[in-house]
Amino acid sequence: MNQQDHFYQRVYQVVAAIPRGCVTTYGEVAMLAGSPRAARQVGGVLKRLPEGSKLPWHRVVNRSGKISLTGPDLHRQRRALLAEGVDVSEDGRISLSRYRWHI
DNA sequence: AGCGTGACTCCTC
DNA sequence: AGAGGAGCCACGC
Repeated sequence: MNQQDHFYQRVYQVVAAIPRGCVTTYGEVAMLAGSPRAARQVGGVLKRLPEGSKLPWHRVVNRSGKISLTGPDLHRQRRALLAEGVDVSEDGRISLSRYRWHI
């Protein structure tokens, strides 16, 4: 993979590299993907993942340490995180200082 | 070629 | 802390 790849391909790589039990932010993914101000678009990429994707999309939260999804989707992401040991409050809050992934 | 759209972020109160 | 507003930018149409 090189720097000419489409944005979404780079997002795939970055998200795939997030270790189990850790989280990171949309902005961080955007930065590591080489487009530091495209955080919104990261959300767009994850939203359109194919159904059977193995990408750990649930390890991406927003800058304030909260799950950005709502309703049943929020619940789905929360369960996925709880399953790998990340403590998520019922409204989707996560302690970034505790779980944040940095290289 | 625009233009509307967000699973966002930053800045200011 | 947290709400409100403006900026951003890859995508789809």
